[in-house]
Amino acid sequence: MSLPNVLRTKSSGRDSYHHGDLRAALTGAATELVRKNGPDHLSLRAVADQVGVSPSAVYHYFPSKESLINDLGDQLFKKMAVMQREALSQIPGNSARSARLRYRELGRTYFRWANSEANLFRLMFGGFCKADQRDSHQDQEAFVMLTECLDDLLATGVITPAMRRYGELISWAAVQGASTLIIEGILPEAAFEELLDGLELAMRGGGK
Amino acid sequence: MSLPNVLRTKSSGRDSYHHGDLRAALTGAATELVRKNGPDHLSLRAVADQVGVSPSAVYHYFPSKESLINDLGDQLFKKMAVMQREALSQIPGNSARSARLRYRELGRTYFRWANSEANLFRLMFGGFCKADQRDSHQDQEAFVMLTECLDDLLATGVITPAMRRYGELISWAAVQGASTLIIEGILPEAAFEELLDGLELAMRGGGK
DNA sequence: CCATAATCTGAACACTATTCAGATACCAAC
DNA sequence: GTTGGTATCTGAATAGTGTTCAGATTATGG
Repeated sequence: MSLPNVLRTKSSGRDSYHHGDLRAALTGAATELVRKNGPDHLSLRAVADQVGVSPSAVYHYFPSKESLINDLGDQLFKKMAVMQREALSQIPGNSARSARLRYRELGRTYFRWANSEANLFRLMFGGFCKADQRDSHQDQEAFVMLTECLDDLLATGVITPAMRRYGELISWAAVQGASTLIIEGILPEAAFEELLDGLELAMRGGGK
Repeated sequence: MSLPNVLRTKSSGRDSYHHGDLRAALTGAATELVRKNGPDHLSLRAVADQVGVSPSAVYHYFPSKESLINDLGDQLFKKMAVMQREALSQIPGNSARSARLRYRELGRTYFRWANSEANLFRLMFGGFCKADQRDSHQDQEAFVMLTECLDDLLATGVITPAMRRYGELISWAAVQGASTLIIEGILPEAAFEELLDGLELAMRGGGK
């Protein structure tokens, strides 16, 4: 091209022929586009356009569109784990009360993410990025937070030992499923808090 | 075209220039292609090819690819309800035992469908077909079956009244979520039976 | 300062959804 | 039984897609 490419800075955009950090710019633009248009309807050319680069430049950093999407998935799982950790850090303490608040907040954070970024949530769990091609450390990190929370609930006598055994599985599955059913318009948004009530009751021993 | 189109029968394929039941043939072929290649990667042209018709013929029955996919979603929800009803019909009886078996079988049928037809499951719950554009009678039918099953569990004293209140929500959400997490490779397949154990224990009152 | 390696471009290929004017075949009326 | 009308399907065209690759451009180390 014969145009003078002296438009942007080197760190976040374009200084010259080379881009600085094209890989990060691409994933950033891709995330934004998925957010707006959904994981299907992601166009490599639109991503390249947004960044101000030719479509073929993408293939220097990702062997295919699919691998770019896989990378997005990785980042999103990481981001989700960060949000969970932040949420937990704001509810310290060893009491039964704080453990219960943490438990609910873990679920709420999960759902809030799903509900506010439905398209990103769909990217994560809609078969677009394969788990075996992902750094499974993220999944484990989220799992560990839930495990610690459940341990606290058991230690403070909130939940029964019998239910503790199924804590991670039931909690994760229920929150994941409710999130999906709500963002797809099958259940109303208010159903989530009700689910948390039910979950807590179940883990405590189910009442009479 | 100048080729002699005397190849197939009128009911299922092609008799002549006209097709007989093109709409059904299209949705059938589309379902098969989604099954194999996933809800993204569905190509209208491939669907038309499979049926032996030109791409533009599709637009006589569906205003867009999206509306075809919406129709697929409708059919799949219907099919799922049928499978649930069939599964239930094989476990009659008013005993606590039969009610418990029905409860588990409802969950298993849901998961078996998700696990054996992951791509169709993704089509249903991955944001491809909108719930408000769907005949919501299907959702309600599945919901009613679960409700009746839970009523039986309550009547036979298997579950507590307190948990009965959350029965549909927790069960549906947990089964839906576990199905997703398993078919996406995040949880192992064996986790589902464990989830059913946990769910049943939770609904019974959670043990000690 | 120059050669080499890293980076990006342009054009091409095969594919996609969608539109529309026109061809084709069925059906009903005469 | 021919004819007109109508539902149905085709062909071609448009605009957009992922992907490849030869070549242009720039940064970097000797």
